[in-house]
Amino acid sequence: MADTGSTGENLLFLTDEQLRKGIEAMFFAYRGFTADPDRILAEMSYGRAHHRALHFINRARGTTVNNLLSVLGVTKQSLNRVLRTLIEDGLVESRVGSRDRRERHLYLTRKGAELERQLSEAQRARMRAAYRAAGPEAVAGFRRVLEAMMDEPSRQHYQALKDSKP
Amino acid sequence: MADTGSTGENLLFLTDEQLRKGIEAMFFAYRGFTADPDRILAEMSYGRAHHRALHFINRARGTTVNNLLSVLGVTKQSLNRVLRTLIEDGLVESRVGSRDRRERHLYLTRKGAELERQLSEAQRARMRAAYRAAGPEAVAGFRRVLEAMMDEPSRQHYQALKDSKP
DNA sequence: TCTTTTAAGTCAGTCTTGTTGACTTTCCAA
DNA sequence: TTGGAAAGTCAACAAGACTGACTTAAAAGA
Repeated sequence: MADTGSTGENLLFLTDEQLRKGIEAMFFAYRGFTADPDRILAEMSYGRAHHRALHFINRARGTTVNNLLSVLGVTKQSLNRVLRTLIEDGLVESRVGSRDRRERHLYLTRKGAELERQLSEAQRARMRAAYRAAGPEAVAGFRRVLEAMMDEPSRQHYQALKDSKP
Repeated sequence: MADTGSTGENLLFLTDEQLRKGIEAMFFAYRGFTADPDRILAEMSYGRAHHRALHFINRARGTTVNNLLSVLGVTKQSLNRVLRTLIEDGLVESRVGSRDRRERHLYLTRKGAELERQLSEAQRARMRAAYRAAGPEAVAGFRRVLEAMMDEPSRQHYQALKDSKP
């Protein structure tokens, strides 16, 4: 049916109309994306920022504060507030570096890992339903477009995490 | 090559690993998605909330405040602050309803339409590049997954806007 | 060794964007 | 004519981002 060759391509998918639909889809979908974890977080008076910190500490165990800062793309002061409450509440452990003792390495405690699992499972559940409804081909396209939409620093972080261990 | 039938399907795309990549892709891509308009807005000391209001007033000219409220999913007080500055600055016009004079119908002024165009063109440019890089099949999948990720009220709003006039 | 740089943390203040709650004004419709 | 809906306003608050200035500790370099 459609000619998807590299030269004789049908470019109708690049009209402003199509782009606008994609933009609105991103806006509305992102709300769904964050809705379930947000509900859980609200119950325990945490916010989205806590979720993000837990997620990336879990993904890159033993990461330094500086690295987390650059992944999250926020300032040190902003992260510090969140990190402090997580440490005080016993969800995150901060260990002095052995090679470089200026650095702090961050780890989830058992309690922190439990909350992270709860939050990410809620988020995965919706994602799983969406993936299942859309099918594997759609999922591949979904990821391809998102990757092309990232700016360079984000893409670097994304790629670095992409194939790291569970 | 791949069997994508409804029963004998390969379900590897539903692993937690795959879902996690999708979640991280959404997180990093959303930053790219908002980055360009955010830069423009910062210069004129507006925020993302102003952009959203301008976008949907443009999309649904003459919409009422109540309708805009439900599309944006924020409280009346929150929207009102944003709307007030946009009206004061002459970007949005609020007309008393002729049929129901309690309602206000919202329109962009020439100046408001100009800013909206500038913001959305910046956003479209990135979207266009991503679409072009990923190709039409990927774009179709991208949209399909996003639509499946929305919660019900958002999907309603999305569908209502989807095929409305330019 | 002395100096500079880096990593982390802190204090103070600001801004945007969201929230509740209470209240008024306007005005349609039963 | 009165009840209730739509809109708007005021006040207070919170999360989460920001800047700027500063401290402490430790590594790295001259």
